Amino acid sequence: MRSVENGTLSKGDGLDTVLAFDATSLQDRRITRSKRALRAALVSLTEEQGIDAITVNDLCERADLNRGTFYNHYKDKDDLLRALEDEILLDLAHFQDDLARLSMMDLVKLRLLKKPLPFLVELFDYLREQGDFLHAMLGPGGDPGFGPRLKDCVCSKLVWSILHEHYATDHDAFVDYYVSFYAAAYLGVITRWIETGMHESSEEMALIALRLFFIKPGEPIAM
Amino acid sequence: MRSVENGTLSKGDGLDTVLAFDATSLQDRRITRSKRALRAALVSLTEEQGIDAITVNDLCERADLNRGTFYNHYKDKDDLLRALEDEILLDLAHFQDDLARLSMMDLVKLRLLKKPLPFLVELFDYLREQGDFLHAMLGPGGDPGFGPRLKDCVCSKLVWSILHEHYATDHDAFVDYYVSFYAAAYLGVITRWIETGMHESSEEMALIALRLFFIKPGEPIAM
DNA sequence: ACATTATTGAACAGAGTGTTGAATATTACT
DNA sequence: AGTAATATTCAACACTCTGTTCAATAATGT
Repeated sequence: MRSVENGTLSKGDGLDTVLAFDATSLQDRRITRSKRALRAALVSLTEEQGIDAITVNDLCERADLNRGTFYNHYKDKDDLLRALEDEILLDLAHFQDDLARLSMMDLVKLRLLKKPLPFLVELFDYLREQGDFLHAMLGPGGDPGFGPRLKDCVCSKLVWSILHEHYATDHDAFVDYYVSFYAAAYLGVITRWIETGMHESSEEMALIALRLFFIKPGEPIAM
Repeated sequence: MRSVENGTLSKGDGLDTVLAFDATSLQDRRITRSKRALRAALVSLTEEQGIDAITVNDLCERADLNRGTFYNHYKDKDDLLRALEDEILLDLAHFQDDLARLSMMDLVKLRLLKKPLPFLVELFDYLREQGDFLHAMLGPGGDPGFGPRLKDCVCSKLVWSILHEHYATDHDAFVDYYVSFYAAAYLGVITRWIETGMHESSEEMALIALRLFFIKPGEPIAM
């Protein structure tokens, strides 16, 4: 019985992510269906009434599940939330390999060619795939704790990997503020993109991200 | 009886802010004492166990108040939270007058003289005064919704007022991302300062903020 | 077809909520 | 000081949601 300890699962979870290949063979179909229904219920209810107002009762009613089923998989509402968030953050962690290979030279080159970073395009593609969940969680009424987690897992590492070759030596307090500054800045861009409906294509966004990196206040905005 | 509608009060609230001059004559001492105790209880309990785990019972026990007293002033836990946050955001709104008078020229001049913006120093001073509350709310376990509110009320307006003279004309989508970028960036700096214990003086922070504004990635960090 | 196991439905105690009423204690004001 | 106003206390209340258990049922994987 009781398989709560499986709440944070290895990966994939059958939620039809890009990376979830043939997840059906790993888990009982019923579990997959229940979890998917709960995810959808959480997203829609969050958009409608805000995540704080949601009770386990609401989730089960919307998901058309018995309350006992919920507790078979998750400890409570926050456990469900964290499991879904963790899945996305884990998927995003896979971009870190490309991220580590980043150098300032590449950025400058691509900037001149006006071409986007290929892995950044992939990243925005992935964010779009998870758009429904991200829109709910990053919007008002969503989980305000998710933004900072996203920032720490993605933006901070991105900025560090770009800056470390330059400022690894003179590591004073200001460099930390430098990183916080740009990490928060890129989270702001991502959040705005998702909140406003992800109208720009992934390629456009990757270009905007590059443009913003090379901008300097007070100078005219270069195309 | 029952004076809940007074939950979000005109200002000051007797919480010994800089701006609360002689607030004692405006409200019954008992109310002031109760609200102050609840504020302190919320801050300490948030630091200890995280704001989500706090119940109205906990607050009243810590504040040494009857539960009925709580409900005399606030609708629920979130109402208390919002009242305290609103008070700070309202105080911060008073800086907007100085903010509107900002021009790029002033910034460039002060940058060369390595002198901080006077009203930015005042702003960091105020943030330090509210340090206990801000540290609790901006930290892990705090209210993750407060950061974005702070960003919208302060950082976004700050960035807009600086940029509008330059980019008011060519107002394409990119400018919005530009603002989101810098607004989030400055919230990141403020948050980091408060989280790490506000070691830098207000003058130092105002200088760091100025430095960050004129920085350009890829170039060596100018002092 | 069979063994496994996820789901259902009902029931339960427990905790926290939001409200009420009368009694008590503080307060502001003259 | 005395008094009217009112904030606080204390006990009690119905209510919602929680988290758990159990036996019965249904769906699934092999």
